[in-house]
Amino acid sequence: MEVRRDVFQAIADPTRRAILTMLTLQALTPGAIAANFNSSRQTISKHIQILAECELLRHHYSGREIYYQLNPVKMKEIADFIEPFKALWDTRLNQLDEILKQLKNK
Amino acid sequence: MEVRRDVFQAIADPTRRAILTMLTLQALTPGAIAANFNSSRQTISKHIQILAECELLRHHYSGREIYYQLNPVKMKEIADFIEPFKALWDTRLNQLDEILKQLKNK
DNA sequence: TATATTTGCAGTCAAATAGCTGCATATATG
DNA sequence: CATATATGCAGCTATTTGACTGCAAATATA
Repeated sequence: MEVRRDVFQAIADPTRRAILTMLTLQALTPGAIAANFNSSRQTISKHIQILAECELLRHHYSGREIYYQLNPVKMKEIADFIEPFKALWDTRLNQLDEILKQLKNK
Repeated sequence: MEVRRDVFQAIADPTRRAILTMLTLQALTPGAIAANFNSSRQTISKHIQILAECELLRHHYSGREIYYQLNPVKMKEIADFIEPFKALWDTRLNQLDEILKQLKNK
């Protein structure tokens, strides 16, 4: 479980996507995050580690607690990959708009 | 290799991302796609199947050749996931802008 | 100080992944 | 019709994944 570790691999897992979404609202401790899942605390902790390793999460200590928070900028790597495709589907939608307009004019 | 099969899992593999990018320009046959990689034709073909299964690719026949083309709209699922995070990193960038403006004014 | 809580790390295991080869099928081409 | 080309499918294998449990360390709390 030690080789590929990038943003794309990180968001491939639905549990990890849920964790990311959960952290859009506020920073949380591993315990608090794990409380929302059926999996064991250690399993969730491992997911958190993976997210942290590829810098999707940052953390800061507060006594024995560790608060994990989003690093949303890192998500930009995914947005950058999507961007060129976005242009393509926009084009298709625009073409559809054109067709609809022409139909209306008839 | 038969269970999870969604867009996020599909783009987790770098080879599959390369295939998708390759197909932004034009529809291609499996043979033509495979020619761009070091992996075997069958291996690339399997990646194509995976992309097709989750509807990221469509295909049409031309004699014995099969042309695969992008279905960019399907990529929107990823964009939709990214969207809320985009707001967050935009906020941070905007805040940075504010700070820079204030520094300039001093 | 003794005990409880929060967390990370190491180890195990079944299932999934991604690569390979071999073979069958369908369509061009000579 | 015989051969070459394009493709998909089945089966094998090493590696990776994601789940689990157990344990150690650090910090609160009684």
